[in-house]
Amino acid sequence: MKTECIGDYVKLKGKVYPCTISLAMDLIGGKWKAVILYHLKDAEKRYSELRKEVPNVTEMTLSLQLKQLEKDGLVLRKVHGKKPPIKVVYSLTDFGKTFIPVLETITSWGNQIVLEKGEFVNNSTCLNEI
Amino acid sequence: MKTECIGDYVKLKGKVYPCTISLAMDLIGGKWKAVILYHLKDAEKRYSELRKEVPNVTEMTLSLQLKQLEKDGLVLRKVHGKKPPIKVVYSLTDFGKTFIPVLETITSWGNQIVLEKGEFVNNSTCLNEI
DNA sequence: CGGTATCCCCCAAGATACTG
DNA sequence: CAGTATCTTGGGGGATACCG
Repeated sequence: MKTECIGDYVKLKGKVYPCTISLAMDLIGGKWKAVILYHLKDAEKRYSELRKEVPNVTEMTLSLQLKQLEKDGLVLRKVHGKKPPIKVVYSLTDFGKTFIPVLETITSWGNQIVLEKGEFVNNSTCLNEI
Repeated sequence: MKTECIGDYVKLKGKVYPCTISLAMDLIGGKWKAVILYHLKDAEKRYSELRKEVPNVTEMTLSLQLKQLEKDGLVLRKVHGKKPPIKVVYSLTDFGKTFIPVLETITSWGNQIVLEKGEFVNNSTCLNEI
């Protein structure tokens, strides 16, 4: 598995990036995208479920980020029903699923940081095992 | 290693995050941080080297991002000499080095994307394609 | 239920010029 | 050499209200 950036620059869907790291950060960077993908990694979710699970995100921002993820081919949007109440389900595309290893690496790194230098907080039950 | 976000929220250096993914994205998100870390992963670099290697970054932005990375404990700044010309060398801290696996996962993912859907460009060999 | 429509603010990031 | 000092701008993200 190559872990060096290839080429002098790269192109994807008309956009130009100086290296593959830039490209990746453009696709999944920002405050919410990685978090949203994280919540979709094991199961598809309805819009309202995401709104509850993704902490503190506003409806508008969630909607906007989902649209960008859909446009970039990471997330699939499926509509069930025609008249309200409609049901909209989001899931990872095959392409989106290729991102899961990255997500898991980031998660375990983040966990490690907090274990060593930070603090976990649990509102409901205590956490004995990590 | 655990690849699920732990706890209801986490704290690090006084900041509060809803999950470890958010924390990680705050530390290494943005347009330049991951790219800078990438260029430091194998060797320490002088400021001027980074400016040349990190594509299209302005002096000011590079300086700012390095300061933030230093403040977050990912990067070490070492000054050699007192009067101009000074020599300033940046390197990864031990903490910064723990991020290398993430960086490599992101890189190989980015490479994979471009291999499948995008386009690598090499100035030396493909100058006429630009 | 699953979003839009507005309005607004902040700050990341760029451009340009200058300095210890 | 390795940065600051200003000024400017774009857009990410938030608050609130409304809609098919």
